[in-house]
Amino acid sequence: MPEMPEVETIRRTLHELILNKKIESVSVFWPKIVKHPAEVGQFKDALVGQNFINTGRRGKYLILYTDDFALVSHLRMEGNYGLFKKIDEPNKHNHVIFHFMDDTELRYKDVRKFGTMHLFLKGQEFDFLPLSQLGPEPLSEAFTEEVLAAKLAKSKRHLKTALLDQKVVVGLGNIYVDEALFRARIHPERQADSLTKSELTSLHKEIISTLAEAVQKGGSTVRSYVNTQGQIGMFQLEHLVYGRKGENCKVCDSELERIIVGGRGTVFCPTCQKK
DNA sequence: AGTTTGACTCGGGCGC
DNA sequence: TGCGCCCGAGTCAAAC
Repeated sequence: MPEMPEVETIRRTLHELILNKKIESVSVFWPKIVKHPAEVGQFKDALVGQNFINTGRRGKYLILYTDDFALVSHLRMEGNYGLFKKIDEPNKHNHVIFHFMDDTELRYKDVRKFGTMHLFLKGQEFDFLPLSQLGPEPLSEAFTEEVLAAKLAKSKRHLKTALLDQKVVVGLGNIYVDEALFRARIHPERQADSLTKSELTSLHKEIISTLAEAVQKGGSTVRSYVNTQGQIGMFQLEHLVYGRKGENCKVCDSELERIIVGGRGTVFCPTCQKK
C-alpha cells in the first residue's frame, strides 16, 4: 500500500544508500515486473556500468536515476527496496537485484509481485506512460484550490473515486483519501461536482495537510510497509478512520461505518460526514 | 469526453 | 491438515 508518503519515505531513505553506487550486473527473477523495455535482457544490459546518481518521485512512482536512464518503479501493494551485503541470506520474494561493484546489492522485494518497473532514457520518462498523464503533485504549488475545483467540477463520479484518479491529483490511495475526506468532513459518496466553495477550500487544505503530516511521520505501516532502513512508519497512529470500522469517531463518538465506494472499502463517520 | 467495467498482477489468509 | 476461493491496490485498456 505505499501511497505518496510511503514512497517519499522510501525515496529519502534509499537516496543516500545507493548514491554513487555502480552497477556491475542486474538479476531479474520475475520478468513480468519489468514492463519496459519489452525485453528483460535489454533492461539488464542497459544498466550495466551505470551509476545511481539521483532519486525522484512522481505521485506513487519512485524514480531512480542513473547516468543515462530513469528507472520508474511502482511498488503497488508490498514492493520495497533494501540495500544488502552480497553475502546476506537471500529472500524468496526478492525479484530484482542490482549488483554493485562493491560488496553490496540493491534488492527489490515484492511478496505480491504486483510492482512494475519501466526503464527510459533520462529525459524521456515523462513523455510516456505511466508518468505522462499524471495530475499535479499535492505538495507542490501546482496543486491549487482552483485546479482541484476545476477537475472536480467536470466529474459526476463519487468524490472518493475522483480523488483516487491520479489525473486529478497524484498520491492519494485508499488510506489518505479516507483520512482527508474525514478531516474535511465530507461524505465519500458526494458527487464530485457538488461541492460548495467552503467544502472545496477545506478539502484542498486537508489533502495537503494529511499528506504532509504523513510524510513527516514516515508514512503509515498497516501491514508490511517499512522504509529502506527497515523502520516502520508512524502515521498509522494518527489515522482517524482508515482501519477503524466499528470503532468510535474520535470527534463525535459515533460508530464508524464501512461501505464500498467504487469497489473500494471505505470507512467514514456517518455523523461528521453527512451526505 | 467522461465514466464504468474488466483485466491484470499474486500469495496470504480464511472458511470449510 | 488440506484444499480452494477470494481479497486487496492501483493502473490501464476496452466498452459504454
